[in-house]
Amino acid sequence: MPEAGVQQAKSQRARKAICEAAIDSLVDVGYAETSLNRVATTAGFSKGALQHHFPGKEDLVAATVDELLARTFRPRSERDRSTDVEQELLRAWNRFINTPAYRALMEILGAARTDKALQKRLSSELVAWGRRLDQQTRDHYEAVSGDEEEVVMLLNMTRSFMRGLLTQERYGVSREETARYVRKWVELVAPLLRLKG
Amino acid sequence: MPEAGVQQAKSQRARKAICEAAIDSLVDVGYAETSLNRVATTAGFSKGALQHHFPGKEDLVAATVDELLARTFRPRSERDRSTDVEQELLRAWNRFINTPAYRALMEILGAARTDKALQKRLSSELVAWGRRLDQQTRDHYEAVSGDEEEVVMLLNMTRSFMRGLLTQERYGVSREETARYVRKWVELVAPLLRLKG
DNA sequence: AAAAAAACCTTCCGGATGGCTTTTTTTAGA
DNA sequence: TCTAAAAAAAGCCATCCGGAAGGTTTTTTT
Repeated sequence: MPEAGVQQAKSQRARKAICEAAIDSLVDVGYAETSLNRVATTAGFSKGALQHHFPGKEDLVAATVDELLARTFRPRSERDRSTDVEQELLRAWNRFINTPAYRALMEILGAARTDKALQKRLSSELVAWGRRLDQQTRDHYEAVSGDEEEVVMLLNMTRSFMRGLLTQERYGVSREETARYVRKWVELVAPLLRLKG
Repeated sequence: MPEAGVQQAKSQRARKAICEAAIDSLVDVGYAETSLNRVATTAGFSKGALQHHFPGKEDLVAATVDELLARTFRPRSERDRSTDVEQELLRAWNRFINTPAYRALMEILGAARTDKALQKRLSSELVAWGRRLDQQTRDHYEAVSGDEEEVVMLLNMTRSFMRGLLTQERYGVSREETARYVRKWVELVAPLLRLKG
């Protein structure tokens, strides 16, 4: 982007602010109540302004998913690195899954289940994201058994489990209990994995 | 209301039919699009009739949850019983989690995350359901380690994992792959469990 | 440096649908 | 026949998403 862009920069800032408002709204009131109206208001824009940046609701949602997925790949600082598989998996829960951003993503994915158009719109991006996650796990972990496929499976299973935990926090399971479940899972899975390099 | 029997039965049938329409709608178009209008139409009633049976949407949803939870406890026929832990867990996936009914339930629970009123309305029932599930697992399984607490944890973790699987089917994970994940988990957890009796 | 074009934003309107309430009609038991 | 529940119909109010019209600011062109 060579120089030419005071307005473009402004526009990008606006878009990002709008997406962040959308994320907050998704976390606070869920997908259905996340109306363009609400997003525009909380982002401090008029309805028309939002429409200018995102012609339709689907466009806003897609951009928000972009933003959310980008966040999952934020580089970790060096001292965040642990040498321990268990630590690393617990970190995945605390820093990756059990977060507002992931909840927002779940709201959108939940809506996409029955919104075919949205599903189609998001599909390729989500698939690419999945592949990237798989590659990331291959880079960081190796299986004690030596089977590379197993590594990917175990990590995906871990993510599935954690997603599932996220959905049960509503009915009578305390935070501590949830944490115990996470530890137990890690305890079961960690012995099968090693950190690379 | 003297003799009150014939009409009550009819009323109950109507309520059940409406709940079933609601379940279908939840599966087909999700919670947000499951309007009273839609449910009334697909159930073959007028809007007013539905209104008569369920004064508000929350009442309909609560009744639908009743219906859904009741279904999870349908008695199994004798020949459905397997003597094998792995078989039993796979059955839990196929007959319990990976079903339209469970998806409908997930839709409602997803909506309840941000709908405080609904959440309050459903809370006690869901907690009781959880306890009943725990008791059921205590009755059917025992831990190789002998720790009863561990049995409950492992089964709840299994359910969490399966719930998580349910939510990932949208982005690039095939049915076969999902099935492989289930088998892999069962393989990991089954050695820790025994069937009782 | 002035004019034209594009981007940005605001304010308003329209069709549609949401849940809910009220009123009227139908049904069925006593 | 009479009465009360059940069902249907009609209307109400709010909100949703999309879009049009108009004005201002920035960028590009001349």
